[in-house]
Amino acid sequence: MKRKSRDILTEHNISITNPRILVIEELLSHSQPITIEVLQKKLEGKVAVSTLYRVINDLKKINLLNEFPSPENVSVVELNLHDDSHHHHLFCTSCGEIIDIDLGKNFEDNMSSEINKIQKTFDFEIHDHTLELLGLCSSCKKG
Amino acid sequence: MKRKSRDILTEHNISITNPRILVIEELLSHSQPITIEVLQKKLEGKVAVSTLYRVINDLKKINLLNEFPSPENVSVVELNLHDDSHHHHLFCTSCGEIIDIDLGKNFEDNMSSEINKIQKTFDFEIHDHTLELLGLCSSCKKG
DNA sequence: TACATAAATGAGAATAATTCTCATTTATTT
DNA sequence: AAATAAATGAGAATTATTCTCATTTATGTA
Repeated sequence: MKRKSRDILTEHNISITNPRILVIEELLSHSQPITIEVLQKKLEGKVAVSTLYRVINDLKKINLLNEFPSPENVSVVELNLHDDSHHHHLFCTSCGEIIDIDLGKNFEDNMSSEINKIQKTFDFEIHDHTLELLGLCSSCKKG
Repeated sequence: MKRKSRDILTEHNISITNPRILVIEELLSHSQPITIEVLQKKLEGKVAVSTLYRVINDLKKINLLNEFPSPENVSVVELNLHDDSHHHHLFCTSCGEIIDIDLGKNFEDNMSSEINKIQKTFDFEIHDHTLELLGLCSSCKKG
């Protein structure tokens, strides 16, 4: 594992340091996005808070990490290991769980043409889109 | 105009105060969502900052106002005058302009069925979704 | 219309999230 | 292994937001 995170840093041409390795490993060990708050707790005593934020920004710069706001305006991060990582998010509004989802190709195509229309209507040049779904996860909808 | 904002408050059964009127009027005068920072500047000297935040929360509680994060994690607010106000947002990543958009009915239907699939796949109960488009507005894409 | 009560406000203190500073430590290059 | 450049840790600074509390304003009632 440590090997893998070193390799990732090397591939991206930034220096290999302990805090960076620890952050990447922590994110690798979660398969889903997590809030900065949670990440901070996991690394408590191992990485200084200021360093954590710096590392997050470093990894963002090389496009190895995505940061996005949750619907309640909390910062969430996730690794971006493959460059083709377009996807969307599913949020549980009760427990805060976040899940990466992919939408069917048909639907994404459909969305592209809808976006094209909007580009024209508003004379915008659209580069990206986000789609987030909010609801209750399987445990919360029972509880 | 002042009349209208008073009526809005009355309809929603909350007391009519100057700060609330001023906030509503400011938002009415913009037809588009604005950041809290901008709203604050507009009301500088007229409404205390603490009151502004309180009013925002009051108006959210009665569902007269929506607050949502911009892609850069900045709070944006807009009035929600009609209860049927499902819509999406178009952000200019250069100047920060935000535009409300509606998507075609066909597309929204399509999205609903896609969302249904996801509900089943992940055993979630999905209550809402947001779709935001990012790009350059007509002036920024030239400049 | 005036009074009593309840609610809202303003000012600034408190808190939380994030960035910045700078002396020290750690990587990288040679 | 030494010299240089980059990154770190600790805490100060900054920003956004909430909270506190004394004062003001709105509302319901006589």
